[in-house]
Amino acid sequence: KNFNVFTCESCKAFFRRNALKLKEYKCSLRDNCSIDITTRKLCRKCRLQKCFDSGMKKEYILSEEQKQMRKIRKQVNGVNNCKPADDSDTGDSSQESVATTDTKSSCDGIVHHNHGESNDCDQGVVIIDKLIDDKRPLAEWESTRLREMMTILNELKNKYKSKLVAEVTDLDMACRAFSYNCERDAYKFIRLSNSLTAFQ
Amino acid sequence: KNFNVFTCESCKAFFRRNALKLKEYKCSLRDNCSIDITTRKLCRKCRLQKCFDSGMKKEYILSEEQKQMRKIRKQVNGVNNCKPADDSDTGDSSQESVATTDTKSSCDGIVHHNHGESNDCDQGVVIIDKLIDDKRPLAEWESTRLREMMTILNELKNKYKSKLVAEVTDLDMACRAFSYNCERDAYKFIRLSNSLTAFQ
DNA sequence: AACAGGTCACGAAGGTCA
DNA sequence: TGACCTTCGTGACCTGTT
Repeated sequence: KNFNVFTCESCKAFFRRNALKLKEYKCSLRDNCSIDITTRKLCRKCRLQKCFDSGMKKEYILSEEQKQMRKIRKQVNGVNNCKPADDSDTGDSSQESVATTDTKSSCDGIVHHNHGESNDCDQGVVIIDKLIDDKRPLAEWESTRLREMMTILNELKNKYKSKLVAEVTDLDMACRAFSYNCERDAYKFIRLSNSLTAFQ
Repeated sequence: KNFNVFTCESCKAFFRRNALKLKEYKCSLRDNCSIDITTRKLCRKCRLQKCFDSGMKKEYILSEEQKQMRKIRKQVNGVNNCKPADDSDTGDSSQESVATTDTKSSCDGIVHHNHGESNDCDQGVVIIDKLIDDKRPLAEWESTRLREMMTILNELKNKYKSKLVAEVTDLDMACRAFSYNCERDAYKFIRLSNSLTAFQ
């Protein structure tokens, strides 16, 4: 049973990927395409509709938040395995690029479009990695703060996600703006972090 | 398989380009030209007819809308991969300079601050205010900083809202790019936070 | 064992340019 | 026009959680 119905793997994957975007699709015919193993790929709208009609439930799909938690947990585990925590625990700040390397590998699971090259945001991460290497602990409220910021970011994200209405002409410009802003936000977060008492 | 039939590249391309214009072509003979690798170019009408007869389906050709979508996506990706031209920002020792609000408007060629009108993004500000009220800690300049971010994002949103017109049907694409960036940053921050000693 | 999500090679669209 | 390239959705297979 996948999402409440016995399905093949492909339909499972299809549903997982598309169930939340029904509105985005349009049938080029009459919304009643017959869907079978050979015609399945022809009309996403109708295929998805059939999924729903057969009882598949989008509620069974994990929320972004839940998926995030999974991912994080996984990453944390990965880090723990890589770094023997108990092991003498000397730490100090050997400028070894451990943190950097680690960042790269664990991010690969998340970022597929950046084939190896560093981008704007990575620079930010480097800075933070540096701070971590210094091993200064964050006070509890400080780490709380960081989490809060994440929450805010998420809020924002959802906000934008649900706002797809209008139409845009100058996409290029807009995208560039987006890009710049993300970069800028990243730096702001970093600066904010730097200002926390633990780092002073 | 191309358009439902095993074909060579040339027929694939030919069909893609012409399948939707069958009516526009006329055979100068009797609509029964023989079509082979050497005569193919002589009569488009008959070549195309042969394509259809052999089972090629024009339904497999992406609609204009879909093609437009692709194009947009491509553009968005291109922008995302752009590196910041300026700002070598070493990060170095960082620290207190943070306090100065000169986060700088290096990007402000694109986005200007705009206090005043209220809209959805203000909710973001509200959230922050709440966080501030709650647990105490944000210094004034810190909340200022956060407000700043909200404002900037507001600007962006307005940019989109005010532009309507066609050509580009899909703001969603752009939004997705934005989300993507935020999401990625969020993950990084969270992961890094988790690796701080305070969390262990 | 069940059932979520993640991964990644691959097929088949469109795009490019000599 | 067509050989060659890029892109993205698909689905078989894997991982992780309950």
